[in-house]
Amino acid sequence: MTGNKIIKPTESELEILQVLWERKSATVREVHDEISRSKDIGYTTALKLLQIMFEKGLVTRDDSSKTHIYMPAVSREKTQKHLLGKMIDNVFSGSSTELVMQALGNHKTSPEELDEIQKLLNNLRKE
Amino acid sequence: MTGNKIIKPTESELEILQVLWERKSATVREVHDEISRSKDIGYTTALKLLQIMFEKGLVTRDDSSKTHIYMPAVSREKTQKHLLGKMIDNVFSGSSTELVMQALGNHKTSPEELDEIQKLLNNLRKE
DNA sequence: CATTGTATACGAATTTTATCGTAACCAAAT
DNA sequence: ATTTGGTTACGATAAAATTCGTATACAATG
Repeated sequence: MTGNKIIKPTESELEILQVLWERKSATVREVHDEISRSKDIGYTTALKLLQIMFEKGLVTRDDSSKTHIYMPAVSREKTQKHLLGKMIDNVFSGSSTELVMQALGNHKTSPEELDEIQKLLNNLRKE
Repeated sequence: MTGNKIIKPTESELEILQVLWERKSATVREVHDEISRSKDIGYTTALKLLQIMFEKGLVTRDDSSKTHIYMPAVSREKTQKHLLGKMIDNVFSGSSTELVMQALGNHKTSPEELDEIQKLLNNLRKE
């Protein structure tokens, strides 16, 4: 295990990670532009967040040229898994099924998606 | 709509809400005892949290006798729904299906639970 | 070479969470 | 009546998260 402590990103950090996961890598400006579309935020705020995330080990960066390029240091799946686990504990008293039921019950899910879930369900049954 | 703004409880507040949802109502001492079983926390900390939650409107209380009795002011389901929605947005880029797949994929789910989900799935299909 | 535009670094202020100590209160037991 | 135990109120502190202003560096343009 090499420095494998799991860090829980804050909400702002997640916004940024979303952008980085999507684009694989991005400059501060790109991150800022993207986030600005849905939220009022200063450029230096985005910069500072990225810097803090770098210190925390949430992102890496290539600073060989003047304009730094940031990349996610944590995988989307691992992070999702981790946060999901926390939510199941905190909000669904440990029952992942309850969470699934809620998620399926609320949102309208397309037939295609239902099929996909069905397929997964079938696979799980085979064990 | 009468003061219907939705508040996002913090993690500590959720711990407390879990207790209140479970017991319907509880004193500070009861909440504290319950939470103490899994976490080191001072009595006045629990008290203060409950007081803040009261100000925020997350709980109500009966203070007619010396020992106050606290009750949840937000429903478990509404809160779950709300937090789930936020997580889907923040972490699963809006795809509830992705969340469901992750949740099912990770944890081992018992055959009974799978059946339950299957039933729900069938119902959703009928629409 | 001076100006302008875009970068990063860094410090500071603010807000939110979390935690606890101390005071004050009151009822019950000594 | 005094002590003891359990209670709320309240203020203070600390840590984390968020935000931004200002300084500084540097490259490209004029």
